[in-house]
Parts: sequence; C-alpha cells; structure tokens
Amino acid sequence: MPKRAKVQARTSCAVAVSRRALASANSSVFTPPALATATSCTGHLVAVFPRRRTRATVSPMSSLLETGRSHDCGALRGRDVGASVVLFGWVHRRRDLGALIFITLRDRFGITQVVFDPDLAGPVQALAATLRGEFCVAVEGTVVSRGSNINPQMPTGEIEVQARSLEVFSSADPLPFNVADDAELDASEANRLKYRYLDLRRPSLQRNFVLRSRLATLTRITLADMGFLELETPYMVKYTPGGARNFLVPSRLNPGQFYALAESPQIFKQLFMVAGMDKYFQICRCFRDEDLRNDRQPEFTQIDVEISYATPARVQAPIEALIRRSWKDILDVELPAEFPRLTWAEAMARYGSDKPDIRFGLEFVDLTDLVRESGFRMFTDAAHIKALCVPAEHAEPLTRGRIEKLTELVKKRESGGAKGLAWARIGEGGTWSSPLTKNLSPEIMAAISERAGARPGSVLLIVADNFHVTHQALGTLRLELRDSLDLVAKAGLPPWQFLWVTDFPLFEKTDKGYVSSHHPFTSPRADHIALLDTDPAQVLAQAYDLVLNGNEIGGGSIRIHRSDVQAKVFATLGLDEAQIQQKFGFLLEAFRYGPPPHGGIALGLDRISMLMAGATSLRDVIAFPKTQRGTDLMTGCPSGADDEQLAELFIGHRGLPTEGS
RNA sequence: GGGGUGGUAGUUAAGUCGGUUAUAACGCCGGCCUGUCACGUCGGAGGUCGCGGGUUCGAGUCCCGUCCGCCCCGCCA
Repeated sequence: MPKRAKVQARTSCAVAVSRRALASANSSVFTPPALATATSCTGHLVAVFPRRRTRATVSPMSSLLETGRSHDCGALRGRDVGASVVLFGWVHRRRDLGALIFITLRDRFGITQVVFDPDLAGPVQALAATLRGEFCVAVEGTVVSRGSNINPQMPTGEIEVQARSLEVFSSADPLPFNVADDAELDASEANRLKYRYLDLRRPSLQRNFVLRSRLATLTRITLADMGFLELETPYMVKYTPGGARNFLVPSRLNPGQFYALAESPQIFKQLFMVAGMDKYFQICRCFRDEDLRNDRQPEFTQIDVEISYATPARVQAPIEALIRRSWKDILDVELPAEFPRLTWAEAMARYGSDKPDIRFGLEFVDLTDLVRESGFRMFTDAAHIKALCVPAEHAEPLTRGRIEKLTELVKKRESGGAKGLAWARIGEGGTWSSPLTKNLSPEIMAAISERAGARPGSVLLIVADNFHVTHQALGTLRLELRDSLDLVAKAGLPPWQFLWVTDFPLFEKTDKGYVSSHHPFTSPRADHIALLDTDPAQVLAQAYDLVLNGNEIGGGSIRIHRSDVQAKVFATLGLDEAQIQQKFGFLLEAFRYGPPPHGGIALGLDRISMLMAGATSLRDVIAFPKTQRGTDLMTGCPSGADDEQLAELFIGHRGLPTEGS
C-alpha cells in the first residue's frame, strides 16, 4: 500500500515537473501548450516536443498508441539512421547521467537504446527522469548513429533513438526480482512461479517460448503437408482405472458420476482410424495425476499421430522428417538422413537402458562366458557379468577413493542394488592391479582385457548379478561416469544423437501378473502371436521409442486391430470378460466393423522444446507450470469450492485431514 | 509413501563454537553527474531470521514439530 502510494506520488510529481518544464520553455518554439499537455487522450502520461510540421493537420493530441509502433525493439540497424520511429516496450535499464538519460527499451524482439538529450528533447526530459525499471512506455524519435560509442554486444548497438516524445503507458512497482539480469538468474524458483508473468519477460524464457511456438507451427505445417488431418479429441473422457491416475471431474447432470481428464488421446485416435481419417495428428494436452519431476508435469503437451495401414517404418519416416525439418529450421542443424535403430534387447545389453545416451561410447562388455568357469564365487553365482572399460585417457580421475564412491552408488537400491563393484586398473605390460587378482587366473585376466579393449591405464568396472541388477547398476554407473568424466564433450560427436529403440517386450511380469509395457492396444510382432498362449514374457511388441541424448521424447506402436489378438492380450493381462466390456467394450465393438491396420506415435512437445532450448527443467518451456506438489503459486490452485457448488455436485469431504490434526 | 536439500531486508546470498546494534550485493529513496551501456559517485531507509514449541542467563545458530520451494526413489499402462 505505501509502496503503491509512493509510485503514484512519483508519477504525479512527474506530471507536475513536465508541466513546469513545458511552461518555462520558449513558447514561440512550441505549438500551443494545450497541445503539449501531460495526459494524452488515452489517459497515458505523455510529454511531447513538437516537431516542425509541414502539415498542421496532424494532431499532437493523438497518442502514440494510436500512431502505432513503427519498429520492434530488435529491428533498427545502421541503415535506419535518420528514420523517424515509434517504439513500444519496457524500460529494461536506465542510465541517468543527470542531464543526459539513457534508457534501454525491451520487447520480445530485442533491446534498443533510447537517449534523452536535454539539448534536443526539452520537456520530455523531466518525464524521462521519472522512468524506472519495467515501466511500459512509448518513445517517438529519430534513429541516430552512435558514432564512436557503438555497442558491439547489442544487435541494435550501432544506433540509438533520440527521443522526441515519451508516453508512459503504465508505471511499475519495484519488481520482486530482476528481469533484466537474465544471464545470472537472480530469483528463487518459488518467486519465479508466483510472479510467472514477470519471469516470462526474461529474454531467455522468451526465447524458449518463441522456439516452442515455432516447433508447434512447423509440426502443423509439416504434417499437414504430408496429408495429415489435425483433429481434436475430447479432454473429458470415460474413467478407466489402470495406467496413470486420472484427474476426475464430477458431473453435475449425472450425480455421483465422473469424467476423467484424458491421460492421452489413445483410444480416440484409434477410432479415427476406424472412421477412415487415415492420417491424423493433434497437438494435444494430456493429464496425469502422478507425482511430479523435473521433467514431468501433471498436464503436458503431446504431438499425437496415428496412421492407417501402418508399419513401424511408415510411422517413423514422417516423424524423422518432422524432427529433421524442425532442427534445420529452428537450430540450423542438419540431422542424418536416417536415425539409427536398436532393439530393446541390444539397448539393454550394450547400455543398460531402454533410452541409451549414445553421444559417447563406454558400452558394456559381456564377460559372462569368460568368468563363468573361473571358480570365483562372485562370478559363478551370477547370470550376467558385465563390465565398463574406462579408456586410459579418461580413467586418471578414477582413484581408489572415487571407485569407492562408485561402489556405494551401484549398491543403492535406486541404482540397481548391486552387491558390489569389482574393479581393475590395467598397468604397464597388461598386469592387473585389482582385488580380483587372487581369484582370477592370469589367462582369464588377459582374456578379459582383450575383450574389453583394455590398455595400460584403463580401468575396468565389473558388476555380476541377475539381468535386471547388472544392467541397471552398470547403466547408472555409465551415466555417472558420463557426467563426472565429461565423456560427452570428450567424445566429440555431433551433439544431437537420435535413436529408435524397437521391439520392446509386450509385457512386464510383476507380482500381480503381467502388465503392458506400453499399453494394452500395442500389437505383438506377427511372428510372436503364437507365444501369447505359451510364453507371454517372450512376446516382443511392434513398439518403438524415439530417444534423444538419453531422453525418451516419443513412443508409439502398431496397434492391435484383430479382436482375437486383442482378446488374448486382455486375457494375459488378467482382465475378465466383464471388465473388458466395461472398460473397452466400445473399442472392441468398433473393431467389429472393418478396422484398418493402424499405428502411431506420440512425441513430447515439452521435452523436445526443453532439449532444443537447452533448458534443464520442463518448467522453462511450460508457460504456467505447477510446483512439485502440483500447485500453482500464482493463482493459488488447487483450492476448495464453496458448499453450494459441492452440494450441486453431490460431493462431500470424507476423511479429509482437519485443522490441527 | 520414502530419501536428500534449502527457507535470513523487496531480491539473491553470508552469518564461525550459542554471546555487542544480524552483514553484503542488487533493488528502493534523496543529492551530484551531458556519452552511458551491469553508468559512476555521496548519503539514507528497509528485518515476524518460514511458522509453532522447547533447551539456555542468552537462539538466526542447538532440539522437537510443522508449512513451503527444489532434486531423487516409488509412481508415470
């Protein structure tokens, strides 16, 4: 309250000063004082130093808003010197040298310096002196060369605008954090979210959203050019438990019943295929009531695609084209003509991940057959014995102490829970320095070194356990070494490494039986359909993920269009006929009426934007994101609803924590 | 549900072993300054140390609880 009053005082003082300045000026030079009044017809503060006009019909009363801007704040260059311009924008910085005042004016296109020269601008000067950071203003003036004072750091640094008139659209309270100091982020995450509209003014975030917008536009252009139809699916859909938790929306017209917010348009896009839409896409919001992460928000945006008569290649080709075009147009990066493909089994065997980062080597070396008969208990008991061989040129930092830390890492439950980490440092002449020397014969050690390509100075890191533990532990270790040894930069590969991972298992076995790895509409490989009856765990899916630098940015599959196959999959998942009919009856019914074979994919628009922008959090590419607890600090959402509305929806509180409990 | 980490002026941070008036930078307010560009310079104001309780002669600091931000595991078909 006092703060606001202060600002208003400052502002009205400015009016008085500028009036005084106007009154004291040589009136013969000015148009009548009434024309140079301090408030424009639109109610904005304005100070005008009238130009000598050839046509008296131009009314100086007209606001600069009416005039409109002639350029954005990133447009002017040396070639524009002499031009008369109108700029709108925010006061980025002010440098008040007393008589001479510099203002940098910012909009989303750039920053331009404005100079208020008392010798030339007269009464405008007094108003200019009242400007503060983030005032929203209009400036009218002449583009002049900066002469010997050019600023090579700014695209507009050759020139500046010599102000003739200034109009303050609105003043600004001192900001809760600095918008102009963008390079060094000077705000806490909480404040950034509370004042998101200010955070979004920062040039770096503006760049992210320009990029995101271009990506969305390119998606529409590229896919539409290829004959895809942009179609919409409902957000309010039938609640089907299983999979991600749904947000529920109570139905007033159907008391006690709920819609679910769609966690994906999956079923509807398949029905589009049944409907003959052939090639569909949508830039679509999805909602999942799961815990948040740095790269997971409860609502996020997918580029959703489905095509009829699909094969994996026919889905992947247009996606590759879209990605290639986006990287070319937005980042000016040429991507390879075809992205490499790895089966899931290969990806796991070589990288211990279904989304491997292939920007650096450090692939797993399988030692199982070499050490199985070694007689060493640790190895004879393990189904999978694999190693990472850190090349000599990168291995120097791996001291005993560092290896000790890595051992603790792989023992953690979340990194696989390995029982330990065996290691060996290769010395001159190939001799091992390792706790294993007393357990392994020289022949076996030599054979391991040879297979791993170990040379003097190399370090071997070995995990022996079951499939899951060995691969997860070494996969975690591989990424840790990537970061701590800076392996990506040292590898020197192109910075964008795309990869298709294919042939995922159709099911995962859990305590409660089989669950879909992808979703229950994913088609098994044609040659694996028979296995559905005999060994579901072995069935591979016609599913594919698109991976970029170790991040899953999309996933899709060929769908089941045969009701007999769909029935077998449902049965394997343990659904009985009643459940199937209740959840998916309408889909199976649709499949009775001539469904085309079909398949598709969904790409994560947020994640792709994040990676393209070089951002480290999904929040930096989502305009109004939620906190990790799923709240919006700016609006205070979620919130309670009033009793009247709750009664209308037949909703009461049950088991809600009460105050003080 | 679990693990980690943080919360001190408008903002970002420092604050030692528990001890004098809680410190700095930026921002804000006032003065000076006609070529700055993170302008400079002189001065000033500004604090519920997240909140509640406890230990103590004395708590920003130690203990217990709680709220909130962030990171991770589980979870995300």
